[in-house]
Amino acid sequence: MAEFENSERELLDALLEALLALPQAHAQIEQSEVKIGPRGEADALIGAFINRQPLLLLVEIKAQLFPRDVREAIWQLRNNQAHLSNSGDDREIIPFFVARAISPGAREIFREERVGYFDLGGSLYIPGKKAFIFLDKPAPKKGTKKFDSIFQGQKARALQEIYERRQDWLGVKDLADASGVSPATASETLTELERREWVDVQGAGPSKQRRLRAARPLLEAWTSYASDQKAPTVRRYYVPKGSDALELALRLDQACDEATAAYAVTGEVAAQIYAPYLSSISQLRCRIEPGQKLIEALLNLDARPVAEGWNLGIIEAKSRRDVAVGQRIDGVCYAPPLQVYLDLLQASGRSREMAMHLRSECLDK
DNA sequence: ATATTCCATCGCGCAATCCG
DNA sequence: CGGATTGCGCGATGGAATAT
Repeated sequence: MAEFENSERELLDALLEALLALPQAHAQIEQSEVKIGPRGEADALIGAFINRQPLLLLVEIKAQLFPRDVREAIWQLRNNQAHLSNSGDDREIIPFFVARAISPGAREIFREERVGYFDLGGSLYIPGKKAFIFLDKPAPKKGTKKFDSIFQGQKARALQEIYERRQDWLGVKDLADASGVSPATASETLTELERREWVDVQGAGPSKQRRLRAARPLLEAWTSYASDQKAPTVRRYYVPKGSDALELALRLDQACDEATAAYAVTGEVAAQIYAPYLSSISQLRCRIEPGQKLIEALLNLDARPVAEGWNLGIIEAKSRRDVAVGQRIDGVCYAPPLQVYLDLLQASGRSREMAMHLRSECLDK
């Protein structure tokens, strides 16, 4: 608890500092831990002058804010606002949220609702009638890291499964079993989606189920995340007599089969299978489960590492779990469409076009 | 029973440091 | 002075406890 008090102080101090940094502005904390009306309370009241306009900020402090939290908290704060405006103070009262980090979706809601906000990244929004302030700073590093974490590691795996089965209602256990992540991780992934209001919820307790509602926003967010990430390491090889990528894929299948190595073809070749676009492709991209099996498979193919003129690219996989197989078509294992899409985004050149094509054919519905 | 939260452990990314 | 290397701290992870 003491720790929470500390961070509350820290956030308030940061807010005051930001307010005072505005030209012609003044601000001070008038009260903290305020009781308002029958059962309302606010974390602080801040009196401020901005553009010579007297304002009263009704402040609520949170650690982080997602759309879900925002909707829950706004009506409460509105209530308090109503009580305060009956108290004879003629300053304009602005409901206001302060948090360590505020998700992009939450910011949007604040602006729609004309509720003020401030986060540690320095973003400041004060929707006063005569004193309007809007400073949009990129979210702080720690913050973005937190919001992006759903696209990383095991959660990304779970998320892929959720996307694949976006028509279905999923329980935590279903998801855990189907995607190979622990129930804890499955639960947290779904909870995070809930906070972003990207899933519908049905039932509660052990019979709780969720279904992806906002497939498109999810895809948007994932796209911009993937575009910002640096591409994973790709090892390039030349396989003799492998000029045709499809034919090479068949030999890859055989080589991996002999080495009992899991693999999944991705990139242009996979995109071509899901949503035909280009006619000739000469480079095959895939993931192969790492370790001895990978070495064996490469040996079976007689693949040689090269810098130029490669026809086989192996995307670095940290474990067997990174090698997600979507389906097997004509004797070749392909990564699921979403994975292919993400891989295309990370690659360069023409592949971005293919990514967009694949998305419109397979993913946007 | 399953879902959620908590906590100890693990792994990764970052930064200060050392070496060429 | 630039680049690799090791040490450190934070966050992800999944098992265990707890809630529903």
